[in-house]
Amino acid sequence: MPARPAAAAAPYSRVKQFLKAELGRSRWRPGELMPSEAELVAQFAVSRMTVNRALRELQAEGLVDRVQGVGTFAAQLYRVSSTLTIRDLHEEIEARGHRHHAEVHLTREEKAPRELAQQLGLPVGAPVFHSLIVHYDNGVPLQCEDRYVNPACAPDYLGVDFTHTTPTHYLLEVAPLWEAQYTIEASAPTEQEARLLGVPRGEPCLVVVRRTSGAAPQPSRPRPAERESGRARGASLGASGAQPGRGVPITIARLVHPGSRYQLEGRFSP
Amino acid sequence: MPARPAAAAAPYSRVKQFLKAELGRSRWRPGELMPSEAELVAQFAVSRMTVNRALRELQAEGLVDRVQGVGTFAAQLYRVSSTLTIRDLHEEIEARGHRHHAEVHLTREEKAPRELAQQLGLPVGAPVFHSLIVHYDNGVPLQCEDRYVNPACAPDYLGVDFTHTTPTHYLLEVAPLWEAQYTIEASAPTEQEARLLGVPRGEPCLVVVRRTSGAAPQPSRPRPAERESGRARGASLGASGAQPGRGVPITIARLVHPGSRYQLEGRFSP
DNA sequence: CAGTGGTCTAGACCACTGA
DNA sequence: CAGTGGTCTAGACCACTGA
Repeated sequence: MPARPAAAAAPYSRVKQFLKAELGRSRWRPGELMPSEAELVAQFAVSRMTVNRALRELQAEGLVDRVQGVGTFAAQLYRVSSTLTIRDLHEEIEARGHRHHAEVHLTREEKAPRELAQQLGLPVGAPVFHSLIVHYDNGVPLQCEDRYVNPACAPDYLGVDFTHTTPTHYLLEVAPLWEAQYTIEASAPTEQEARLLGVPRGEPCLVVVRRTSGAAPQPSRPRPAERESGRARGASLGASGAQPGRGVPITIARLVHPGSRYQLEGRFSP
Repeated sequence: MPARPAAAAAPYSRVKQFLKAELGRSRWRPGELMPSEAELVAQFAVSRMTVNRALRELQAEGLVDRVQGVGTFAAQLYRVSSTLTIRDLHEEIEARGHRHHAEVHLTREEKAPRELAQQLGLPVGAPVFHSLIVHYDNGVPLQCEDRYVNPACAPDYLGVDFTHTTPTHYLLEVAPLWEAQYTIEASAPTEQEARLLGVPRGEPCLVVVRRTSGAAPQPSRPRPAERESGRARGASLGASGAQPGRGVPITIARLVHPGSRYQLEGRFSP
């Protein structure tokens, strides 16, 4: 095979970009049959695995629908799902070139009332960690973070200095995240939240409630070295009985933002 | 090769699920080196392309980081990006088993003021279509939809009966979507919105502003038949001069929801 | 230099669809 | 039955990394 010029795109990528561009130009209307793998093989003079990869990736991106025995169709895109990135607030503020600081109003152990215990998968009355922190952007209150933490996942949580590390950052470090759910709604702040954020009681706020769960608390393991030699072979295969996606609840956070100061942004583009 | 039993998972899928399960059990901490392709080839007795596919897909899902010449690492997951699905409101309400209806308060042509013209990529004063519709869930006002449409993308927009079709649905049909951007914020409704939604002026509302753009208006083309024979070959290859992602603005919508009645949900799980 | 991932090929067998 | 996509293989060449 002739080696391709240094910076040239890989063949699978050329096929993919070509189809993407043609889809963008509406060469095929939604639902319309697109060229088969065999046709693309002929057109681009590449192997079938190569066009297959291009088409498979377009399918993963939701741009085409493929049906075995039938063909490849331009996707309908009736359901637009877009990506909403949830970043650590500290990073987000610094990325904007602003200054971030936090005031810690409370960190303590409490006994979990019924609903909270259920959500964290703990017995009623079990100890939970509770923190209440206000985050500032250039000195202006931007977020009131009211958080409960499963002590099993982060036993040292109460000892952390949250004026230097955000709970989000700390928890991602000690308790690798596996699943997150959130709801976003508009509502009025509680009296306490209004006071902490310095806004009137009636100020509409954007409230994000986020629950995360993850792997079981880390057992005592050799060393979390950053790139240790991968001596991980010989594992018994199908041994994992863990249902994928069902992790241990780590934390529940209620994040309240003054509507006039905070906005979520997202985009969708294939 | 021995054929695999009927319903057995494909080998690449077995490798992938195995690694996913082990990652879920924190077998490798974030940043830690995982087995190489060669090791997995030996462990699973499959070809390298097969484990390569498994690893490539895990990388696409953000579960591992791969570095050429170095290895594969468990991902940090510091940035959690989750999927927020934007559905047609009609579908969404029906999916909940509720009844949807819409009241059309306005559909007309207007001259675009400066800011709107810019956003739709039109000259100032150019005609635009404007609709104002309230959507009800079981008879309760759920969304006030204030929308401007680029006439070039949907010339028949004003003739559509929006008590039977939602603008979202109609537009997705006539103007295939290519890109969408949105912002989500909490704010108070305007006086008109409060009246239409039947809520007090001070009610916090969830406001989604969505801009979509897409392919150029469809030229006169044969027939949009649902699965026409794909006689689409012989296209001049790299001919597409269109910058991918930059489409023609189709529509801008301001969607206002009473905070007490509407909530966005999302989840992230690898 | 050995080890890693990035990618491609030419062929194969299969399940599925629709005529 | 021909055509389609789903998947696998055994080998290959390459660029890159770090010792």
